[in-house]
Amino acid sequence: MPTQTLRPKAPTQLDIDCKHCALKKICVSSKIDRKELTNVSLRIIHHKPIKRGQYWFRTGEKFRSIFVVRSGSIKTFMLTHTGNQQIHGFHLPGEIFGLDALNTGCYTTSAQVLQSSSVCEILLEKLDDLCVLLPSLQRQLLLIMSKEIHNEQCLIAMLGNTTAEERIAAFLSNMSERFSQKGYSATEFILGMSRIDIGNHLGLAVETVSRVMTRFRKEGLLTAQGKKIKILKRDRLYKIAGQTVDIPVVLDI
Amino acid sequence: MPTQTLRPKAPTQLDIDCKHCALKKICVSSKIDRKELTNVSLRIIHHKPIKRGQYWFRTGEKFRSIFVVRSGSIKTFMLTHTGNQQIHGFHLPGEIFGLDALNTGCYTTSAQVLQSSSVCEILLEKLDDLCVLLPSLQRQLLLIMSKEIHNEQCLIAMLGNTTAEERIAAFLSNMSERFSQKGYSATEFILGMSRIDIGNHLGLAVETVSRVMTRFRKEGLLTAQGKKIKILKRDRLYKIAGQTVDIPVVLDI
DNA sequence: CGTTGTCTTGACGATTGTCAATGGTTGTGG
DNA sequence: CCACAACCATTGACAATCGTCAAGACAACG
Repeated sequence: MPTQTLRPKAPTQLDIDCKHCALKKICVSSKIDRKELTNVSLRIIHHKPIKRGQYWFRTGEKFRSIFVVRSGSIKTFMLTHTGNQQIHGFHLPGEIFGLDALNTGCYTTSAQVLQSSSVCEILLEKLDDLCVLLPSLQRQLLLIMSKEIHNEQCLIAMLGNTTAEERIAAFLSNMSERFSQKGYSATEFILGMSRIDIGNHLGLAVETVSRVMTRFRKEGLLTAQGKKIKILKRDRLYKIAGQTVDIPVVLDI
Repeated sequence: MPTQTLRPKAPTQLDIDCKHCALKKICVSSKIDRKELTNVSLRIIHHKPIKRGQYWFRTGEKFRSIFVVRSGSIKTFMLTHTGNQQIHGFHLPGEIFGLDALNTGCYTTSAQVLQSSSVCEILLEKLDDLCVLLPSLQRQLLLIMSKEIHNEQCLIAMLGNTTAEERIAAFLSNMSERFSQKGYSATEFILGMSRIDIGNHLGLAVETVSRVMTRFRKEGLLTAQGKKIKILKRDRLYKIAGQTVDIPVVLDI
């Protein structure tokens, strides 16, 4: 059901999958790539959907690929020394995950499915090949990672200096922006993650998330029935968020 | 005075500057590079020291270069919408800063000198040239940025889930590790930044930093006279930090 | 239709921030 | 070289946000 909400009306198969894909410029399944990459054999696996709770990779596994969400949503997290999750981000269709492993050779995070998701996998060996043949590809990856660094720096700024209200307002504003960028409604959407995950990601207790959401509801900023969110006063929400609106954006180019 | 503390005994000029440099593999002033890059004209400017408080770049300036600290220390920060600084990191000799601008074309942070510092500047145009001639260079940059992403993810994990004591213990343990990696004492060092900056970076009020430092002192974990730190019980400090010791490492390869 | 996990709400306590005051340190200019 | 100013560090008292504990309602899933 939630997955369906994320899916646009009924264009071609290509449009559905690659229109807002972060890798559309380098992906063999995208028009642009096909003409550029006619002589390159790039191994990209288009996986079938897997269900909620399953993993694409876990912390410590050997790095083999980077991934792009095709549908559904993914969360990436590390485990703290106490065994708890620390969620780094939520990944919507078209967004990349798995880049953190380029450095160590092992995934430093785990990637778990929130809503039944399908994913493109780009095998590392082939990525290396491609980078030799297409120098612009590495530059592309540099840009992506640079943006990721920037986003995370913004998130750090937020976690250090903001109240619970500001964080949640910023989070919702950000989700709104991202849905909007991908062609979905900016004011009505279904959050793929639980309140628990939201709290975890923002460094807040579940109860605090719940209370703030209730406050927002009572103030007429939004309606919220479980994961279904409808933003009524976008301006005021943005104002509460400060100028931190574009903060936890995960990835999209 | 503090700068002097960071400087090793008396090896060759080359050793002093490049031994622990993050870019030693690509830097023209390093042995490795010289043999690899004989045919490449790489424009690296070795700047003379500039004083505390001055800027290497400011938020919004057009991206022209990435930088490597040669001596002293640098802080990078963003300004919040309320006009306050949010410090992203402290950069010690051999560590890179300025990478955040690769994405937007403008620096998203400002870089300010903490202690009188000298810096290497690598001009972007030349970097592009070099990347074409040396594909391995871009891969190198990818690794550096991947590590930076990992470090920041760890910092995010820390900011969301830890007490003031844990943060400061993690911060001190981290500084200890980094000094150690660069060949300085792991137990005695001089912090280049003020308590205010530490608090800012860790999302704590100055007073909290001060109180925790006092508590650590009373418990015999360390001595601290202003910026001069002497760690007495490294194990207990690490234990308090949890396994978050390697967390806010900024950069070094 | 029961079991399990999630969401909400309340009461309470504690860590941490704010305000305020004092003493120390650094740096600059006479 | 000293004196002054500016900044920084420390400590205390107090308030407030937020986390913890607890309980109940709701929703999801087999």
